[in-house]
Amino acid sequence: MRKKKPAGADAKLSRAAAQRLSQYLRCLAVVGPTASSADLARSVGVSDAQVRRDLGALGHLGQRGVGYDVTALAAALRKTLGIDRPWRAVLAGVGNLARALLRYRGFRQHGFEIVGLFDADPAKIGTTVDGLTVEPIGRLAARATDLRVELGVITVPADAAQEVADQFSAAGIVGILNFAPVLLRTPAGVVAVTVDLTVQFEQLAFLVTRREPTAPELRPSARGGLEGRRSR
Amino acid sequence: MRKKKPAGADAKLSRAAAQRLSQYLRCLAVVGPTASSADLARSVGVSDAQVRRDLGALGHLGQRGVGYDVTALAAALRKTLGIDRPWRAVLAGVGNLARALLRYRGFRQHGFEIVGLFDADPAKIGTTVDGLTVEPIGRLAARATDLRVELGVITVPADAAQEVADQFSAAGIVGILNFAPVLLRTPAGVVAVTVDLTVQFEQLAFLVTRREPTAPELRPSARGGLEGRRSR
DNA sequence: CGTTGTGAACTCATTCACAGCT
DNA sequence: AGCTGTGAATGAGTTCACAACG
Repeated sequence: MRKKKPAGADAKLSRAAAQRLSQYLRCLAVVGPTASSADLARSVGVSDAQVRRDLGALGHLGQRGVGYDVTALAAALRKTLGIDRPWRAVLAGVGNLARALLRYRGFRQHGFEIVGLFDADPAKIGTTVDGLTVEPIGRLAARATDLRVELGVITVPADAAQEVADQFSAAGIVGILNFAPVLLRTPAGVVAVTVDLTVQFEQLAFLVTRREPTAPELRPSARGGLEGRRSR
Repeated sequence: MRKKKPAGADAKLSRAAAQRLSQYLRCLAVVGPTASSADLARSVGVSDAQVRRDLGALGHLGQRGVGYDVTALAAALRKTLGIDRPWRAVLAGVGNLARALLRYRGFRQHGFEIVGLFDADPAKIGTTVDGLTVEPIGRLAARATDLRVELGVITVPADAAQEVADQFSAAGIVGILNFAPVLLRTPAGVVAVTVDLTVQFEQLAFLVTRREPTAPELRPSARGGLEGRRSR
């Protein structure tokens, strides 16, 4: 009743599926001129059927009997992920994490350019980090238009995150990457992705506590051997 | 055939479910002496049925007509997540991200203690960060036993990550938090959680590119109104 | 009453298995 | 011969809906 089947090039993609596409893209750099679904599966830690299902949704990119052309596939992945063009972003909260993100080589390289820094701390305003001068957060709305930014990164403490998100939204930013451990409420049309490092740490404690005594292929990130899996 | 149904206190929990438990725990700090599933649902951005299903799996913690006792629930969540005791961890790769993690107040507070730093760069060895002296990575195996660490954090470049993971595993570490954008291969009994920041950034670009023109309650992190959802 | 706990229904995602190309 | 693309089968995860209970 919703919709029957868009069936075109790109139907709809779950979030998890989109994350896998990013991973396929990352692995493509390594392999040869063509890659088979089994190759990618091994690199990313999923089944080959999963790879074919994911890539099949992007259109007919593979050649039967051969595999996927790496160049064409990379272009298709980038297009689907929306990274076939540069993205301009600002960052609020110039702490250690912000510095780490700024120096993380690969962001600009991947098409993400941080063009403005904002902070509430008067001591930080006016200082320069990585060639950018920190501005007062109140200036955000005025500057966002000039800078033509679409994305905002939040690296402020949890109790200030919602306020910054509101300011981002008001400034016309349509995507927020949030490192504060809170659920952001955003108006329709503004999407937020939250990366909660504490959750990841707790996830690790959880997995270690209840890891199977010996489970070769249970965890995708921890597969030991890839011998024949089922008996048919 | 695997197992029928442990049915006891804690059956089995998917990874996503465990992440939600972390989020419930975080939200508990804020609310009053008791919290209803609807309260938690609102704070975390999931349905109330989801909350009840998740918490029901931990045992009978709720009181009908009242809700969940915050103190008891927090204790149960911590126990299930395996953070009802401290965890000792070492960190390999003392760059900006490492510094950010070290200064991230809340790690020690949440029971994660970083007790050793390792790096391959001779210029960094011997320097002190946050009260810890950076040691050569070759010392890892020898020191890990002394330090009685169980977890390791990888913040080295991608091409060195697998090597560090191998050294971690050899040193008896059973859980790895990996910030390098690669799939780690680990022996059975060693689990790895990978946090790939580039994937998150690309995820954001993806969501922004294909966000619905106006979708009030589509994204859990972006729900606008919570009026009656279905017509019954 | 209000809220939990939980079968049953349902939706979404993954795997199987093989026809169809190259 | 090899590998993709994809219906069909299976499985996992989520929501519905309501009886049970304080």
